[in-house]
Amino acid sequence: MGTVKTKRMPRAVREQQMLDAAVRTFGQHGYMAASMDDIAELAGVSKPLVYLYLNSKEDLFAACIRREAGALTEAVRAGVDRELPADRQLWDGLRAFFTYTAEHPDGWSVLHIQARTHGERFASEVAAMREDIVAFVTQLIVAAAREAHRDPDLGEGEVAGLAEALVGAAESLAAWANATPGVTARQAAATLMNFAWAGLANLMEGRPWSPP
Amino acid sequence: MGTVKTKRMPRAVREQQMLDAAVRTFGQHGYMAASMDDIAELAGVSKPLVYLYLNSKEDLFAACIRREAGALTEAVRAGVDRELPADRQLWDGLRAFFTYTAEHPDGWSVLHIQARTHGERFASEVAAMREDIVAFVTQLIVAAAREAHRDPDLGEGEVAGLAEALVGAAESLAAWANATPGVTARQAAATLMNFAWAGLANLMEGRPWSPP
Amino acid sequence: MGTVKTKRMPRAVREQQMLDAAVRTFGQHGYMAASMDDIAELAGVSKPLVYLYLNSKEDLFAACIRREAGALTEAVRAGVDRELPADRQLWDGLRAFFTYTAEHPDGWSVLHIQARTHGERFASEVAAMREDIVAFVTQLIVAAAREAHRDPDLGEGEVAGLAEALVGAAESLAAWANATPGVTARQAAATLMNFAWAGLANLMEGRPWSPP
Amino acid sequence: MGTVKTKRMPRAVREQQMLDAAVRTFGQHGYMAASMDDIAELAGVSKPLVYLYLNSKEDLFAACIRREAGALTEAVRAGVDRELPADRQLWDGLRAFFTYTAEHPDGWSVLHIQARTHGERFASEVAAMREDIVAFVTQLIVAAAREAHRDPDLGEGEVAGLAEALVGAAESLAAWANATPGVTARQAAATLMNFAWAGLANLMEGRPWSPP
DNA sequence: CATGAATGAGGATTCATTCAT
DNA sequence: AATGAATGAATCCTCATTCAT
Repeated sequence: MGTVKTKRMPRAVREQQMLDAAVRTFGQHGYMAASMDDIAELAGVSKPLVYLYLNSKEDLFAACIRREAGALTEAVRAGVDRELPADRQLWDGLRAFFTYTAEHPDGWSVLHIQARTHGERFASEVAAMREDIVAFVTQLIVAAAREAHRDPDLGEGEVAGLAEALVGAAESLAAWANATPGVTARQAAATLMNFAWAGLANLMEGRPWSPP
Repeated sequence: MGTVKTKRMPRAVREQQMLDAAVRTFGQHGYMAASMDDIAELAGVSKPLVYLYLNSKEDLFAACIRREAGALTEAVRAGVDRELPADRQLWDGLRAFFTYTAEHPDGWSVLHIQARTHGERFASEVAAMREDIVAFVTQLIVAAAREAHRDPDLGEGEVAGLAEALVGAAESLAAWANATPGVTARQAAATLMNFAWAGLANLMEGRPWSPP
Repeated sequence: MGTVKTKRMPRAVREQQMLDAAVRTFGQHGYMAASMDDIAELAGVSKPLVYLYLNSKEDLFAACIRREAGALTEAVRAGVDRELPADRQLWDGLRAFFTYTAEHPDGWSVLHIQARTHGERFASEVAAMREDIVAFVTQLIVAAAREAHRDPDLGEGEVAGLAEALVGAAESLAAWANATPGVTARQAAATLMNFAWAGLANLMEGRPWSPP
Repeated sequence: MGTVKTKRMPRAVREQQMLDAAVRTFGQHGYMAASMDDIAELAGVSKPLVYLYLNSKEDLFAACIRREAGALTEAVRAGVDRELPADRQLWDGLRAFFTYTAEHPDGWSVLHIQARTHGERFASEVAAMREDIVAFVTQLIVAAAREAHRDPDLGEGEVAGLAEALVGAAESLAAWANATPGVTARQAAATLMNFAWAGLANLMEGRPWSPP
């Protein structure tokens, strides 16, 4: 069952309990199917209190997204040492990412699925986070080129597409790893590095695949 | 709005109109937020007729999924010539895929997002289609290795992970291409081929990226 | 399944098929829960035909009541020889009644339960039949008194009450006999004769039970 | 109309108001024809409150049955002194029964007609009550035989049939008394005692009516 | 004689949200 | 700081009934 029902907690604590309950409910049942009743009950408070603190279902959902996006970003940031070489940074970041999504499937579902399918307001909040990550990956690609003393001769759009593909592949692998028993975060990260980094290396060495 | 209201059509025609309206509504608002009223109105018929022909919201949604999955599969199949070399097949398949998803964004949303988030019944129907595609890509990877007279020395699980990553990257790129003005299906396909095929080539030549 | 679907029947036959289906459906599901769809399907015809012949659900129900009331009345009448002594007439009538209700449970349900609970129009149609029967029983009670050369010294109201009680007991026993395996029409009739006729005899012999 | 609309009542009170309204509506229009809208309006509350407290139409109906069955049973029990002779007990019980059914026609309709025609769940709940009553009457018949120092020489099945007939007659008379102006509970009880008890006496004295 | 196509009206149920305490 | 009591507005779904052929 949900949080133990304790009376008279400070507002900040109660709010976190509510967000916990909301993330879990939104993640498991989806935004529309999640009812404020369910969330209040799981949080161990009455519905009016939820409204008093979080205002509305929309605001509550937005607060969930903000909290979860922050936590995921922070987890990845904490896993990466910006002094190390680019490939090491990517490897560390991916492991942190897969570890976090495996440990917080509801939060990940809220960010990856729910937030993107219920209106611009939410989608754009996640898009901002995603753009941060894509920008980080883009930096890494450029840095890798520099480290290799190569001019990748890639346009901005092309690099953006590659970063996008890499991030998209990571997101898909996260769902796959969560759904496939026995696949660890480390294995998912290794698969993606093999798939992606080697391909990038080829590109930078001037051996792109060219359409027929 | 929607289909022009014409009276007394044969059942088969009306059913297609209803599915058109349903795919559009489900794709744009999501399964839960789509109301049968909206769908009936968009189809230009009364609600009872929708129920008479399609039984229930669930059945209607399932019918949408089946129709869209069939159409997407067929589009990809029609774009590929199984006699050509593996890389050419992948290239053609990807172009067909990106073209189709660009032209049918609502259908793609139904398959990619909605169907996966509203119950096993729907998820499994899409999963079957996806497995077909992953299997096709897996074949191509193996075929590519054979064509290159290389033993890629990859376990089954590794190939599956790679195929999964490739398909996942394609799915993400489809969303990105749809959302980014000026990105064509051809460009999306080229980006992914560059990203993926070159990486696969490295792998087959025994130069995998290895974790530190 | 319902009546075998044969095309192009004369109107009278089709009407009987519809009434058969309607009695069965009304008897088993009740007036409100029975749908015109069900009835039409069971009758093997299209709904518009039902409306063409029987006009409306109300009219159809009324037609059922009329037919079933006539059949029940006729069955009882055919079982009784008005020349015989009163107790013999009652005995024969009861056997005919219990036999008929056992063989036509749906028709009996329509008359006994459905007709009485869905508006004056139907209730009064059954009430007329019932009054016929109560009048018949009243006659028998009076005749029995005359046969016994007794003046029962019973007011009209009292005789009416007794007849009502007898008919009511018969109706209840019909339901009980239908629901209790192993109870035949003959046994039900015997139980009621024992219960009722002997009591009536006492009354006529001037030995009523008197309240304390 | 209905209960006076007063705001903010404790739950227990509101529930009783809802049950009052529901019994009246179910009794007068039948289970199927009664709409939750009607009931809520008659109770002076909004529909969601009815659902909040009573869950569903089925549960509401079941709650009505339970309440009414309990009240009727209690009324009869309170009217009977188990220390008195059997005939006196039956007389008192019948008067209590006819009085109660006359004063609560809707409740009686719910128990006698509605509950028996809308599914096992409800039927069995009334059947239990009825079996209690039939058992009580059966006891009285046996006790009467013992008081008369007679061996009625009746099998179990025959006694059961007699009790059933008596209870059935009482049920029918209740409907008749309610529908016939000027018939009091006392008169209905007297009619039935005359009809039934004298007949039972004959049986016990070894003078049954025998089929020809 | 017979039906495929179609709908207006309503019924059960749920939900986000507020008020009075 | 917290809640029991209450509702307006949808939503899914069904049904009796009709029209055009």
